[in-house]
Amino acid sequence: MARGKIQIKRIENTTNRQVTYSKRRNGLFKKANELTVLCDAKVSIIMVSSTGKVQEYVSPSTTTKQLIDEYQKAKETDIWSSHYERLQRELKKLGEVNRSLRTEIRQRRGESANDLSLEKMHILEQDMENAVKVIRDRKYRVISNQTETFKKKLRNAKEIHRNLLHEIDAGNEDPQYGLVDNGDYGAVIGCSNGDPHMFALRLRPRQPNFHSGAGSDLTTYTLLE
Amino acid sequence: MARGKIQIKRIENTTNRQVTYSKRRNGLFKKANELTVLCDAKVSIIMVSSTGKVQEYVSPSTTTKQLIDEYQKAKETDIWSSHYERLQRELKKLGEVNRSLRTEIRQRRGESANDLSLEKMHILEQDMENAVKVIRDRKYRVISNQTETFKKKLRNAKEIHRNLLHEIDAGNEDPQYGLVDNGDYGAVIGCSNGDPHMFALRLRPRQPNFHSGAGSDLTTYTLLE
DNA sequence: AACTATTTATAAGA
DNA sequence: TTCTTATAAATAGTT
Repeated sequence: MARGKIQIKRIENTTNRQVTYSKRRNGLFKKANELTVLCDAKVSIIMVSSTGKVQEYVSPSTTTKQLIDEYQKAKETDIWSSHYERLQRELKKLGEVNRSLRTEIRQRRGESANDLSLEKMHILEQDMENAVKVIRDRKYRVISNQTETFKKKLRNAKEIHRNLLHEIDAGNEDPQYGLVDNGDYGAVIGCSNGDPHMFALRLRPRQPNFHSGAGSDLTTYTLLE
Repeated sequence: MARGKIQIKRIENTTNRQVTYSKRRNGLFKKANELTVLCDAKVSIIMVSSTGKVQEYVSPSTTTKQLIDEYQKAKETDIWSSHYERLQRELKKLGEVNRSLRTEIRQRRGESANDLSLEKMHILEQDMENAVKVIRDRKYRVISNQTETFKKKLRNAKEIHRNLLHEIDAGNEDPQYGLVDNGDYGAVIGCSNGDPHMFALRLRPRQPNFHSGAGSDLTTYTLLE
């Protein structure tokens, strides 16, 4: 634009082209900034030179990302979508699976409206009756297992109790050595709160011990779990 | 820049501001295009006017999206990450919901291992028994409704049959006018495939017609749906 | 939208 | 890169 008119076509001289690029880039950014101020507008410029260098201008009042967001909103074209197509597909698929799972649960709860054919209703009914039976069986099995366990515990506790009475009878001449733990058996039998129940009994050293063969003066009875 | 210098500050007069915006926007885009051609560069400009209008320039050789990609790559700042993270959070949440739905279905199918407490098993059993009852009730209601409908159709068909016999008796002197549709009543009664069942009977013009009062010589009987 | 006086941008050279 | 400067281009104010 000065010292001679130029044609608007690619500058073949590399140096010249780079110089012109630099000058005109500054000019463009300056104009963009003037526009921003004069007209209360927001401008974002992204430039990539022929050498691959990336430079940007953005109005002081905003950010490049904000302007890109506004741009895509205005264009109603989701620029992000290509980046996230896979994620979005997964999301959609999961959503669909989710919906069908919910439908099945609703049907199994008897909450769904009359959206089932007679045949399907019939199949569902049978299926659910079988399932109820399975659950009931399992419940009874659990109950009977627990009952069995409690019985064993009770037997065990009774045995311990008998032994205790025995040992107390034998050693009651020295009351300072007594039960370390004179726990409430009833409670122990009634509640199985998961702890290993141990009964420790401190005996007089010379006392014969019919559970542990020899050596220790600490006799331990373990409740069956 | 002409007819007087201006200060680079917001133009208060709205019209003036908009005119200037338009002129300078064109100027900016023109410069951007010249830069593109002269220097073999790529330029993307996104502008938002004070009225919220979004406009863009992009070098012919490329797209806005491509330039944004190059920009973020150069800046090593992932503009998309916030979008990406949001999607991932949604995905994770949906996945969790999905898993719990599947668990519930497995439990309701009686397929789950012994991962339910006795109490929960009991509640589930009761819930399912109620649901089965609801489904069974609904099934029976549907069946009885259908039965009722079939009965009505049967009555209706019998009535039509009676009428047909009647009319044939009265008009059998001219056999060329007979039943247009001598359909299989049994099939009609047995299957309700959704079509409106019509029986058309062409009568001789002077034949008295006890369904449609007068005029038409086409008597139509509609099956109840 | 067109005009035009004037300012601004910038091509070429240093 | 930056400065200079002659000249092209842009544009503010007007019509």
